[in-house]
Amino acid sequence: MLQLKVLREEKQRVLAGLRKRNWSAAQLKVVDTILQIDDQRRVTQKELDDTLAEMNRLSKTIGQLMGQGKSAEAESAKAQVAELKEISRQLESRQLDIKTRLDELLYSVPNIPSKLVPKGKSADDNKVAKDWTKPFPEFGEDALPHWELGKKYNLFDFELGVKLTGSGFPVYRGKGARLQRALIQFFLDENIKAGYEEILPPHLVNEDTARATGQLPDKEAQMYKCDLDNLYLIPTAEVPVTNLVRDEIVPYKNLPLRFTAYTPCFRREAGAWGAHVRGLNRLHQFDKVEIVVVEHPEKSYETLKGMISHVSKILAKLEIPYRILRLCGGDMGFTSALTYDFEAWSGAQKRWLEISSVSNFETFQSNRLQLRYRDGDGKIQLTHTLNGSSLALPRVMAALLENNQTPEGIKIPKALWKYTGFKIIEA
RNA sequence: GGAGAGGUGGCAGAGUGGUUGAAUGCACCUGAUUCGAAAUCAGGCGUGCGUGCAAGCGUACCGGGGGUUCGAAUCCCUCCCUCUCCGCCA
Repeated sequence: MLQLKVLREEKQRVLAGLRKRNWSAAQLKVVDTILQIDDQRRVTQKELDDTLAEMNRLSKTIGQLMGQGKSAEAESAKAQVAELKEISRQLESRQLDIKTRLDELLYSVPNIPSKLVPKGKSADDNKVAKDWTKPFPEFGEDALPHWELGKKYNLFDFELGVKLTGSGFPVYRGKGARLQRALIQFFLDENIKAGYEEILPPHLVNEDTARATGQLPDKEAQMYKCDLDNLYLIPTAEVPVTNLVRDEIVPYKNLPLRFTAYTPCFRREAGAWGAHVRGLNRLHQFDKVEIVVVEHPEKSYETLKGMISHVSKILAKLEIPYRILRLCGGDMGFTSALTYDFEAWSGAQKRWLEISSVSNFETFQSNRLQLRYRDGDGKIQLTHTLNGSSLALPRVMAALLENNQTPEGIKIPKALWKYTGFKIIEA
């Protein structure tokens, strides 16, 4: 959620940012509407505060008058308070109305893209920030996509998943399960080495938590819900982990806060099925290791770079060909100010698969979270937040299997040996 | 799940209808003292919103929501949570 202060004081920058997100002139009018409603809000707030102040003053007087036995005067003051109370009730309900409308509109405004975000309408306009310059793995005609490899080597089973749950819930087994666990362990260890604190959060969250990171109200349809208990299955570790610091005021010297967490992620993906979602490419439940950073505003872009090079190093160790995209205004997520996507080369599908998305949210998340820091001279300011996947498992698995297939079996990259306990997956 | 107790500022802990945004202690910050430190003394020390150049002022907040009252941390209702005992259980 953008700060009202920013809309008020930097309206031109906000408008320019929304244009970069391809907002039409008609859509841009919402900014003026918000500012108008905010004016109303402030006027009403003043009236309400003044009314309450008068009531408080009179109430104190009544106490004194009663003490002095001046009951007639006390009674007349009571009558006055009763009138004021009626007025204050009206003002309160008007104010509630105004705030509700204001929040609704404010929630509909996405983050302002940073200067580095390229213009563009769709994924085709993303800029390649770092391309893969080395050769790609080459295969003959008989190269198998990962879903075939999964069957051939008995690594995961979609039919069994359907039997137990439904489509999009694969069962990993044997070396497939072991490889999955190895990857999780490897990613976590790399992150811990890089200074991230490991978190193992709950996989279900309450409404407040889902609201604070923006899953509610906008993305309710994306989450699985346990109606009986009013809890949501997390769509990403970002939700519980970022909420660790909800309503916190962090001392300046404690920044940055760096967390990493492995969790399964649950996504309904309603209406998202279509082409290109075979096998592990898109699932309702998948594993992901996430990194989350809370940072000083002046350092957040430097930190973003650090996160990108960190993820790059992990991919290099896995020996997976990858490229990095800087997302354009049309393709970037609602809450992000700048996003880099990592894509892994999938040798048999012969396409790039998104395996990580690393973003700086600036104050967009911390505003709703009320996540602040106290700087050197005691002033309280919103922090910047950043997060990224390091990494999303299924597509990494897909790329690994496809790229490393040989007539002898699937070769496991060296970095994983100590986690898998095997170097090759054979028939 | 049942019975009981309880949720107050960073922590501990007073406060059962008015002058309490909240005693006191600890922690923390500033100053005095000191060669420096400890100890001691003096002062300061919550957050949101509104207003103001600012100092400040107004307002709201004592687990969440609602109610009674001229007035609520204090009384009532409801929900949530914690602790103790019992039951169940990985």
